[in-house]
Amino acid sequence: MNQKTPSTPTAANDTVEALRLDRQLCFALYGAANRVTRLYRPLLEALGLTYPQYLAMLVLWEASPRTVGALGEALDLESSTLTPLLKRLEAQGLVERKRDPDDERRVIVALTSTGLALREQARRVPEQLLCRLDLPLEELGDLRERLKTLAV
Amino acid sequence: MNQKTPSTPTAANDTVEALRLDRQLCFALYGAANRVTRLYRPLLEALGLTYPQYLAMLVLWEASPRTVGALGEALDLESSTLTPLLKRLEAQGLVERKRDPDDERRVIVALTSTGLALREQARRVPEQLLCRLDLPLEELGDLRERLKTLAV
DNA sequence: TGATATTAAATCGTGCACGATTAAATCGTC
DNA sequence: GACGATTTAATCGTGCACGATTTAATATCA
Repeated sequence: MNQKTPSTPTAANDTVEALRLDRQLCFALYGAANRVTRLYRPLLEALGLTYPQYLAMLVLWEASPRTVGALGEALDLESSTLTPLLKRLEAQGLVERKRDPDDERRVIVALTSTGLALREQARRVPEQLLCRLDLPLEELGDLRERLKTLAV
Repeated sequence: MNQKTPSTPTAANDTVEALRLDRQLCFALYGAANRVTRLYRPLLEALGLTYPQYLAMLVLWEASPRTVGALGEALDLESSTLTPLLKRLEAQGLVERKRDPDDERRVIVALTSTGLALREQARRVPEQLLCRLDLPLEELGDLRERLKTLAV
C-alpha cells in the first residue's frame, strides 16, 4: 500500500480524492465499452463481422449509398479508421467502393445484395444482446440519452 | 434510400425497428467511449501517457506493488493487452517489473519514484476534463452507476 | 487563366484489445 | 518425490482508432 503520512496532508488528500472520483467515471465508461464489445463478439462471429464492422453495416442498412465522409460522420470515425474497415467489408463482398463520377475525390460505399441480405441474419442480434445485458429496457433508453450528451 | 415495398411488411419492419433501437444503444456507448478518449488525449499528452496507460497508473497510484493479474482484474484486461502496455510504462521509467520470488509465475509491477511523482502532475486532469465534459456533476455519478451495472 | 487554397480519401506509424497458443512455475495427489 | 493438471505471463496475429502526412481533385479569385 501507498499510505505514507504526507508532508502536506490536505493537498495530498485532495489529489487522491480527485483521482479516485475521476477513475470511477472514466473507468466505468471504458470498462462498459470493452465489456459490451466482448458481449457482441460471439453473436457477430456468426455473421463474420467485428463490432465496428457491425456498426458500419447498421448505418449502411439504414441508407445504403453513402460516401466515406458521410459514414465517418455517422460513426464519428476518421478515414484512417474507416478505409481499412471498408476494404475488409469489400473483401467479404458485403459492400462496393467506387469513386463518385461527379466528384472524384469522394468514394461511394454501397451495399451489395449480399450485404443487404445479411440484414436478415442480423435481425435477432439486438434481442439476443438485450437478453445478455439483462437490464430493464427503460434503463437502457435512459442510459443512451445520457451517453449521447457526453462529450459532444 | 432502401425503401422498397417488402414482401412481408411486418417482419421487415420489425427487423428495421430492432436494428434501429440496437444501433442507438450500442452506438451511444461506442461513440461516447471514443469521444471521451479523444477528450483526454491532449490532457494526457502533457504527462506522456495514453488513455489506457493513464487508467493503469490510476490503479497503481491507489496501490502500488501489484501483480499483472491483479492489474488485469482491476482494469478488466487480458495479459496480452497489459504486458506490452506495462513494458511501455517501464520504458518510460514509471514502473518496474520483476518476478515474484515467492512464485515465479507472477510478475510484480511497482511504481518507481518517477511514477509516484507523476501523480502530482496528474492531479488537475480530472477537473480539467470535467470542465470539457460540461455535464452536471450529479448526472456523472448517475451515469457511472448505470455503466457499472452494464454487462457484468 | 492560372496560381493558390480547400476538400476527400488513403497511407503510415503507434498503441490498444482480444483470442489462441506457448512456456514456465507451482500445486495436488498418489 | 514424481507426474499430470493448473496457473501465470508472454507471444503472435488480426483488427480497430487516431494524428500526421500525402495525393489527387475541385474550388476560388486575382
